[in-house]
Amino acid sequence: MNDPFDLSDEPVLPPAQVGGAMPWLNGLNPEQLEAVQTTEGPVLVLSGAGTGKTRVLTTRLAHILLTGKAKPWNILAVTFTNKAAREMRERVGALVGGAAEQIWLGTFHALGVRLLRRHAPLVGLETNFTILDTDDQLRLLKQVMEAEGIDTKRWTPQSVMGVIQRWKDRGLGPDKASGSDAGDLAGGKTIGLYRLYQERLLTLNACDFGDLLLHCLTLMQNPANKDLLAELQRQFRYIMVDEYQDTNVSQYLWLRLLAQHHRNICCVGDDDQSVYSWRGAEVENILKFERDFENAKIIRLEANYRSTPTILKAASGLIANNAGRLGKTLRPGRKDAESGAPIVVRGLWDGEDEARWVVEEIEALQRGGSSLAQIAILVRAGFQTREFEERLVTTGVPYKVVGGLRFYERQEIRDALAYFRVVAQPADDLAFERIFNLPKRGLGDASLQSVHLLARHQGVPLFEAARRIVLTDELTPKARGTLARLVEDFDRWRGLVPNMDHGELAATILDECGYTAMWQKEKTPDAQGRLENLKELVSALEEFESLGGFLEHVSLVMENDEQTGLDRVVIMTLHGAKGLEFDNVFLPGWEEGVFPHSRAVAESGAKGLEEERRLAYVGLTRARKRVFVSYAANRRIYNQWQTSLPSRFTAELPEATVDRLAERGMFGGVPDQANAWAQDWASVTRGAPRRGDPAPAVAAPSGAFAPGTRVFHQKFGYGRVIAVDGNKLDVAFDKAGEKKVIDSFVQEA
DNA sequence: GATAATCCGGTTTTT
DNA sequence: CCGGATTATC
Repeated sequence: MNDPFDLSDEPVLPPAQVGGAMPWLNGLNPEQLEAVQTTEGPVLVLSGAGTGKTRVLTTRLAHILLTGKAKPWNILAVTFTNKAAREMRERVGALVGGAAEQIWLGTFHALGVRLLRRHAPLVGLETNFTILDTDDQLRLLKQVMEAEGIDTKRWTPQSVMGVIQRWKDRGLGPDKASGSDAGDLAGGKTIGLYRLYQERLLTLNACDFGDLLLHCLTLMQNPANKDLLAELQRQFRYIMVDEYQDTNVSQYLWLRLLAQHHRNICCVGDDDQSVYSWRGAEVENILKFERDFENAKIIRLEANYRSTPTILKAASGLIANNAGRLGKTLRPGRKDAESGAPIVVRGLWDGEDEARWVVEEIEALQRGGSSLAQIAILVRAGFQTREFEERLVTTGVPYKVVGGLRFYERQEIRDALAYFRVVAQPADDLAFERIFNLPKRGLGDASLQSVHLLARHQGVPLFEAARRIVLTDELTPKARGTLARLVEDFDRWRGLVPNMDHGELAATILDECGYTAMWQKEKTPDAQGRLENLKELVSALEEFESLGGFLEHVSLVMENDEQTGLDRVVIMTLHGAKGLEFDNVFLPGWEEGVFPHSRAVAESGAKGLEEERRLAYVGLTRARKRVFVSYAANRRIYNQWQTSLPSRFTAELPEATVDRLAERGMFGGVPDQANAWAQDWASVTRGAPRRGDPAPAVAAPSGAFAPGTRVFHQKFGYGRVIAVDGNKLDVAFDKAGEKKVIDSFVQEA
């Protein structure tokens, strides 16, 4: 391959050649121009970091519209994050105006929901289905596992959910999934759990995130819906996909189906920036693209307009250590580019020293005129942020940590949302369960169990079961009264929906249910903040048309509204930094075990290591001007001092691009430490399998009790049926007296 | 049914 | 070491 830094032979198309008639094409380089103008047929754009991929995508979209090739609603443009979608719509809007509003542009999930809402009945859902978050998913799966008598300690719901999600990522429903993927997880019952979990979701009229794609896929694959599929295929004349290297198989199949008719699909991606394989993304989709779409045109964007030649050379040198790349070399886009400062690679004594050094350098940059917002500290894992935060606080340098707990993931927000969900969707059992005894109202496990039992027997949602159970004596008088009041409350709130402004309604609900009061009573220092968050929630809600619309927004767009424009150092994970750029980038913690993370290597071997290397590549290519890599010889992890070795990645940076500054002899005679540490991290808890207890037997089926029948009840003992009213029985118990009970709670004696 | 004691685990994360 | 989640105890 040619020397990527030889710039002499690069012809640059004079802007005048394309300007004039199509001004939106101004300023594109030849390869970008080709990607924009090749609108017909399959196109794969291999776009290196900083090569103007967003520009290409938005210009291409505008080009299709402005040349009249298609109407906005004939274009499907898919991104991975809401942020990317928003940005793209804005930028296209700047070129084409209001037409941008009508493009089918959004994340895979948002577009999936849009299709699914229209055709929900075709997959067994109702139009107003709920979208569950991770928390609800796990609780639901746990319930299913417990009902199946599976020991949820031996096999955690998380691990089972992991396998289920991987199936979903690959577009496999319970019928197509292969049991061997799960090994002996859950005693080999994982597929069965998957099926039951899916059934439960349908009865709850709910979906998880994976389902948003999976349901769309099965819907389109079902021969019964071939007319609908044909209609969609005809509608989407042009399809564009961003971050293609991050697609999973399900998303790939989805795209392939939709693109089948017009075959005008353009995927933009970079195999060197694929860092989400652990989430089901498959770089192989890039290879599949070439196979499935014959004569696909492949365009490489290699001119980087972001980083200095030195940084590019360092990043290229590093990533060259990966095997099986598609082959793509970044070269500086500007001929006049100064080579730039070398990458500083600094060894420090320990983590504290490292933080001190990083902040000193930050202050030096600041003195040199750099704005803090143009400085980023990019870490491998969340826990690494702490030391930098502490140091920044003591030195008084403003910073913000991006990522971490998001607004809608906060406990108080989720609690409040659960109330709204039960109001909007009485069948939302998971939400109902969450608020059943919250704030504490004296309804414990026993009461909940009774409601559950009844719900299961009568095949109704928990809320309906609660409504019915308070007509009986199943619960203690106290619980019965409390629950009856709760049911009344919800009925009243639902009655208010048509007449009351929903923001006001939300405030009313939180007030009347005692949730606000609960936090007001709380003396902990964060209670005040939680109350403020609740207020913020209510005002956010007012921006929406309806409660339902808001709930959908919340489940799909779980993001922080970050105030931009503040001059602060940014701390975030390397994953979070993908797609962003800064003048100065600090890459701390380059030690074996931390980065590459030992677990990535332990679990995925050479592949895992390569993904870690791509992550390093992502980190380096975020920087426009300067990169500071650092590592510490000693680090305290879980309060134990560990000695570590510099990351192998430091050695993979070409000598010509680095300035190595380590204290001499710092890494002397401890060759095996990193290894020992790695093994420590990798050790997997494994215990002797224990057979789970079989599921508790369910009482006799209902409907068989004539008056006079002798029956037995778990709580009230023996008695005789006096009267029957549907499912409800009046029973004269020998000891407990006359009670109203539900037939499914008693057995014939 | 609510609080104290103990045990376990502890990358990356969007939707 | 810290936080959460389940378990033990009142």
